[in-house]
Amino acid sequence: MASSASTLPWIWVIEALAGFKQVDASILIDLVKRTPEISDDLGKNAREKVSLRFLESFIAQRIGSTKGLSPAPDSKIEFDPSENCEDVVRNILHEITASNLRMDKAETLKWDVEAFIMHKTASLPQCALQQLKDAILEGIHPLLSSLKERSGLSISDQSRNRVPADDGDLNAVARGLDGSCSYDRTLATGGNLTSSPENLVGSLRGDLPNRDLLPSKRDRSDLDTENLAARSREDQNSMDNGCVSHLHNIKKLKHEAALTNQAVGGNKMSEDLCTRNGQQEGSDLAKLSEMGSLEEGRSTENDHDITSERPGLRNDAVDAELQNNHPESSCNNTTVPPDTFEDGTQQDLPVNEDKDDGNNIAEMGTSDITPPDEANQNICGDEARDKCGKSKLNTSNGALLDGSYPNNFPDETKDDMQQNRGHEMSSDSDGYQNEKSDVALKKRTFLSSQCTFSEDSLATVDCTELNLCMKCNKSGQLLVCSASSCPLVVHQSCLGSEPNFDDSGNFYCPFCAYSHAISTYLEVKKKASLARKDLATFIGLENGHQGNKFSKKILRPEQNQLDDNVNDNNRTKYNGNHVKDVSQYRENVEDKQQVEHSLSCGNDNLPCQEEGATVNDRTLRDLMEGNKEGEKIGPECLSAGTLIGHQIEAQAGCNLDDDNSFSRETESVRAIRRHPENVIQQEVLQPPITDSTQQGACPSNIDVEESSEEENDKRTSNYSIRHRRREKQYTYPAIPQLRRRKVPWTSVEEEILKEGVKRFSSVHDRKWKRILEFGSNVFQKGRTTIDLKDKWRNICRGSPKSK
DNA sequence: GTAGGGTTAACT
DNA sequence: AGTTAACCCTAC
Repeated sequence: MASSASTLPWIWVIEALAGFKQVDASILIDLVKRTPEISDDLGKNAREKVSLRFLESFIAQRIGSTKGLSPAPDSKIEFDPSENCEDVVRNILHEITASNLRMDKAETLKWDVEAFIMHKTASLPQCALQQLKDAILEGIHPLLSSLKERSGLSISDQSRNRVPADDGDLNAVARGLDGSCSYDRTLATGGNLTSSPENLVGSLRGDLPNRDLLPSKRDRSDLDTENLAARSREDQNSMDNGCVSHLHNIKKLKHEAALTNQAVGGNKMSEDLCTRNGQQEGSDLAKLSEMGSLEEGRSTENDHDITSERPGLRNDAVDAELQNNHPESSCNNTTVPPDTFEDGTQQDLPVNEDKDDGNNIAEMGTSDITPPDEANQNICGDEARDKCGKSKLNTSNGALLDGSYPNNFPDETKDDMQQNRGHEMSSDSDGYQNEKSDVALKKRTFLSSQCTFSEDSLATVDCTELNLCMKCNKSGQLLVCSASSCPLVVHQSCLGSEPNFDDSGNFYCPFCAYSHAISTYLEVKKKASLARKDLATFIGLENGHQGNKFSKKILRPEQNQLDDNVNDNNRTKYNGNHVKDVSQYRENVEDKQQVEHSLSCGNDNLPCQEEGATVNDRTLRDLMEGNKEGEKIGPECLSAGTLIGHQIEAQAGCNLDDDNSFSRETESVRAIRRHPENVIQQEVLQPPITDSTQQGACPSNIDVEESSEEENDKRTSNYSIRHRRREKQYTYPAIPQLRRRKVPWTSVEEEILKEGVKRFSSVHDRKWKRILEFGSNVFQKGRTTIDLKDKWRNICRGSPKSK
């Protein structure tokens, strides 16, 4: 249903557009090709209409090119009126291609296509949009009443015949065109249907009611769609359609531009322009039309048309470009109509001027069933390829297609893919989110370009059915994509890489393989994301648990220390108020930290403070000890990122057991000690002490560290806040350490210590330092002179005699 | 750099 | 809860 819903509008539009002769058959075919879903029953009517248009083009072309020729009346081949237009088209193409494009146009006269067209024109059901519109206008269905007003159809009666000239009313344009370049008129004159820039633009410029057609503004009420509908009812083949008219507005602009171009630089200029712009003039349909003289003159619809309709554009260079152009471009169907007017005036037919085959426009017009090689060149567009695909199917030599279109779109697709590849490399994986749809699109484009018969539904011959490689269009041993609904078949050699087989040995085409890979990738990515989340949750819980534990310990000693300090001698320096202030400060800090901890340590996984208690303690101590500055809590906050970054660095140093990192850490902390302001700033950023150690305050920042370097040099003491070696090696995130990990003294260390003490007993200056150096190869990393001293003290306590 | 008191975590 | 080794802090 969803698919139908999305496809239906396209079908409707195509169906409706098919009713208007301004819309070139090639455009319709393009549209059909771009709406692969149209191939189901829903799009049957649309396909029929497009096919009918195609037949009309074919007839028109034939009339133009076979003037004067008359087949034997009794040799006329009639088509079964009950046959689908689609099938007729297929048959015709089959015949043409089976004859290897050598079929003379006169031969085509044997087909009584006109009768068939007439029959079909009369019998084909009204397009869905028209039916809808009629239903709205009739107002029978209550549900449609609301649409009546919204669609502007309520005023249809008054404006049915109105031709607003003020705002580029679409119908006005259509009406203007109606009388100037209609299919019927072309038929009547016996000319072909190709709308040359001249005649079309002439129509647009001169014959059209006004120049106000250019939509300077657009009044919805003037859409006048009812007018279109009315006309549409009157003549399904007339050109009254808002959409078409609108298209013609565009056409007009472009044609004028083209004309201007032409006037200034002539064909040559156009050609140059075309070549320069890499325009894929003479696109697929154009080539198709040349193949069978089927191309109804088509109004330019796009930029490509402007150049495509220039004579002399068809040359090898352009063709070469054509080969490499983007499918989208090619699909624009820059019609390269084998235009000849009845007077033989060369109009738009892009002919390879360089060719010496003598094919002039007239020849193209009359017998433009071109020689195989030329046809090969020319039939390179989408439709052409489609036809070629079919023709190839029917022609054993395959000369028609080989070397031309098979490489056309694949290259483009390939280029596209390469571009995307680059894009993917430069973008992060999220780029894959849209990649799948891109792949699907590319695949569609590829299939469309390679096996367009099945896509455009003009013929349902499928490469799969034909056992032709979709890459090279040749038969042979083919790999068939195992993905459901993937019709891709290809030679292994055409893959350009190793084929993708799944575990079961099923082959998957590059599109499906890539698509699947993306799916897998995204799936795994999602899993990883979830796992990471779980880990974060787990760690958060763990840290939270420990944090509580830590927090008690952090707070208690601090309080103790604070009390101690309050009871300290220094206290005499300060009055009670001061002490009280400090207490308040601590509370304030804690409160503030409660609020700000998330700010300061946004990443809960990162230890923001090791030594949190110490730092706090020191901070408080600094405060108590008279650092009045400390009372001024600086508003500036250290960058959390900096702090965290430093913390990581410190942690890394710890893991590496790097003394340098220890000392750096030491320096930092020391610096904080010596710079109360910084400490305060730090404090502000510190997470609440009572919260969790995982949110411990970051002990340092780079600035502080740098500013204290000199001082650190002086203070060589290694009393330091080092990272303890842990029994367990925690990985990320690290659990903040408040103290060094205890490093038990080994007996060897003790021995070397004793030895050192003995040896340097007489030395008073730097004794412990010398001992440390003496036993440096034995003492564990991280041992400091203080440690040695303490240890010796312990030894002495334990066994005073040994001292 | 050292001394010495204090603190802490592990252990009993 | 007590003990203890290691660590911390401060004064000098």
